[in-house]
Amino acid sequence: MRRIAHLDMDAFFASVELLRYPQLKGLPVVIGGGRRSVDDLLLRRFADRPVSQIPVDAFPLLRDYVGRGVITTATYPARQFGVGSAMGMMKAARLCPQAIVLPVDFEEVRRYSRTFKSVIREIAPVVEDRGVDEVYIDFTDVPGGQREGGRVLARLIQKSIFEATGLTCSIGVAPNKLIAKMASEFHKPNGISIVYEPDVQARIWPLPVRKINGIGPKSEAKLHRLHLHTIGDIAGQSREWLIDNFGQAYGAWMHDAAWGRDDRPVVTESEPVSMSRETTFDRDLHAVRDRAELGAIFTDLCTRVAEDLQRKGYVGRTIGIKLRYDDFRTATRDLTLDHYTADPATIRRAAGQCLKRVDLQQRLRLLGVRVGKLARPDALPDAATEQPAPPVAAEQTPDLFHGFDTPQDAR
DNA sequence: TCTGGGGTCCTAGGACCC
DNA sequence: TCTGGGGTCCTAGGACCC
Repeated sequence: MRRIAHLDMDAFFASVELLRYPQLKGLPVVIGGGRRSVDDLLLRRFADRPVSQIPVDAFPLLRDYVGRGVITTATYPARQFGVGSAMGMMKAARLCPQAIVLPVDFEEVRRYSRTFKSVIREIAPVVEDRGVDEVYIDFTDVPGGQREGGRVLARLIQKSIFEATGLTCSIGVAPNKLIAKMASEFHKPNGISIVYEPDVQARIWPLPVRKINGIGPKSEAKLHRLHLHTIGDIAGQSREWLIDNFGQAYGAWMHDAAWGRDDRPVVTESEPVSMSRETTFDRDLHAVRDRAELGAIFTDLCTRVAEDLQRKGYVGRTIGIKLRYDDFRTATRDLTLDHYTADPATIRRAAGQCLKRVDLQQRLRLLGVRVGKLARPDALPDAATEQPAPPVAAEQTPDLFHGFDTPQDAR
C-alpha cells in the first residue's frame, strides 16, 4: 500500500530566530520585511553580551516598521492577532503593533533546511523538496513505513529532527501527496495525522475548497459563486459539470482531487526551468525622472541573475523582463536568443531590447529579469553557447531608457 | 504608505513548416 | 468566393505555490 508523508516545519523562519533569541519565546514575533537590518543594530548595541541576553524591550516593534514588505512567518502568539504569512507589514502593524519584527536570515534558514532534510534522507531516502520548509517523503518501501499507517516512522523523523535542530514539524501520512498535504495541517504544530483512503469522506470532504493544494483565491471565488464551499460540495458535482465550468484539464483535476485521487510520484530530482531576480523599490520610480536609478538597478539585476546561472552551472536562451506598475498591473516581455548564455552583458542587452517593447510612461514599483530555457553547458554542442559580439564599449551601449525620456521622444 | 521574491505550469494565438 | 491539418516554437499573461 502506498504511504506518502508531507512534512511541514512549524513557523520555520520564526522558529529559527527563536533558537538564536530564546528570550522571545511565547511572544508575538513576525519575520519579514526585507532590506532593513535591525539585527546588525541590535548586535552592535549589545556587543558586550551573548545575543540570548539582549533584553526583550530592545527589539524593534512592528508599530515602528516602515516599508513595503510582507510577512514571511508569524509565531503562533502573533497569529492570535490575525497576523499571517503574505500579509503586508503595514496591515499587520495595525493588527498587532506590539509584535517584534525580525528580518529573514536566509543563510541561517538554508542551513537549518539542509540539516533537517539530511536527517530525513538518512531515515527515508525518497524525499521531494518543496521549498525550504517542506518535503514529501515516500514511506511505502521504508522498513517500518507501514506500521500504524506510518505513525511510527513519522514519530521517529519528528524526534530525529528535533534532536538535530531543536525545531518541530508537523507530518501528515496518507495514500497520496494531495491528502498528505492536507493532513499535515490537522494537528499543527508538532503534530502527526494519519489518513486512510476510506477516511476521505469523513475528514476531507468537510474542509473548505481552498484547502486543496492547487485551488487558490481565484478558483475559490468562482466556486463560491457556484455555491460550492466544501471539498465535499465539489465531489458532489459530476465530472462533466466541473469540466464545463472549469475547462477540460482543471475541471477533471478538481474532480479527482475532491475524491482524494492523486497518483503523482514523489520526485527526488528535478532541473530548474528558469532563474530570476526582481526587486520592489522603496518608492515608485519613473522611467524619465528616475532614469539613472532604474538603469543601475536594471544592470544589477542582470549581473545577479548571471552570477546565479554561473554559480549553479547553467546557461539560458530566453531572456525576459518583468515590470509591475504603481497600480500593481504586471507586464512581461521576453526574447529567445539563438544561442545560450550566462553572460551579464548579453543578458542586459537582450533585456534592454525587451524593455523597448513595454509602456514606460507609468510609474513602476518592481523590476525583474529572468533567464529561461536553461541547459547545462556541458550537455550542449559548442556552437550553441558561442558568444556573439564582444560587449559594446560603454559609451556605445544604447542606454536602457533612452528614447523614453518623454513620451514625445519615444518616436 | 495595502500587496516580497523566487519559482512552476497552463493557455492561447500567431508564425512557420511539412 | 475559398481558404486542410498537424506539429512545434515563441510570446504574454495568469493562477498558484512556498
